[in-house]
Amino acid sequence: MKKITIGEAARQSGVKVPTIRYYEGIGLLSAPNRSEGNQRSYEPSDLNRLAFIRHARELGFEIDAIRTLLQLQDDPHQSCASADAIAKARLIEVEQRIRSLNALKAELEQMVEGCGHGRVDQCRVIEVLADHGKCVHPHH
Amino acid sequence: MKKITIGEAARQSGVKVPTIRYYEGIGLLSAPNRSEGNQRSYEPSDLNRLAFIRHARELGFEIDAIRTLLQLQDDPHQSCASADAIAKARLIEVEQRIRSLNALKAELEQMVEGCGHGRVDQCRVIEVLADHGKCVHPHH
DNA sequence: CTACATCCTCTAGCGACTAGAGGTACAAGA
DNA sequence: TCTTGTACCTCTAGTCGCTAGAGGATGTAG
Repeated sequence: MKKITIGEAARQSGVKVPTIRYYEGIGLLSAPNRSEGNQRSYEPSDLNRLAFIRHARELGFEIDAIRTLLQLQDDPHQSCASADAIAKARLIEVEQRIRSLNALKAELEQMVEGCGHGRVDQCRVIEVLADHGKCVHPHH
Repeated sequence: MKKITIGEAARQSGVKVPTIRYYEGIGLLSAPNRSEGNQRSYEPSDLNRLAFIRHARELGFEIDAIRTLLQLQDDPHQSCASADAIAKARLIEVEQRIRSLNALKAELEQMVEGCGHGRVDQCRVIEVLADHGKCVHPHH
């Protein structure tokens, strides 16, 4: 039963020290035991939880969604319908975001290509920004 | 020379009233003349500026980048190299974001497909979140 | 003249952290 | 044992780009 300091937990989980404290503050992570000198001392299970959180954050889940997912994980007999719904909602978000970013990409490419690298009054970048009508797809 | 109220400006530009005031506060938009009763009164040129800002925001440019782009627009004899650089940087950001979101999409699809819609202990969503190693592309 | 929409300023809040001040604890070396 | 240096503690405030709300003044239509 070796003690895991917050720094060690940060190193192993890839979550920064202040962020771990922040997660504790908002109740995403339960408060760990403290050493005699009032320092946080984590258990291996806390590391799993942190890894879970980090992974979910990387996948773009919001803190509130992660809160729900963690509760589900804690109670394995529950139906996984909500986990499924959360993941599906996130998937739809991501798909929309990709579509929208692809439209932006097309727009930006047009701008950059059209730029004659001369003076501002011939610059397509500025021109397109000033006049939305000059966009390839005016609906972004 | 009809007076354009902030509400009218908001309607015509698609930028919300408090946001217009916010842009004035941070110096992105110059402070307009005021009516006798201290209400903002905009000129048509302000509407162009607002449209420019809105368009740039839609394309995901940061406020600071827009500040620079607006300065360039005001001085058409300048080289457009910086406008070009800003747009290129934004394009690279967007491309990276699209790549990363595509990876996330693959991950989320795997999760959602693999979910047997049963109980949490068989749920692929929770399982993958808990174990990064189960990801399709572990490098996101 | 009276509603009522719109405007004004100001402060505080959002999400998800991040930075910094000012102080305490702990591990390693002299 | 002492010292040095790192890591830890709490707390507040800042980031970005707005958004919400309080509390009051102004403008317009009937």
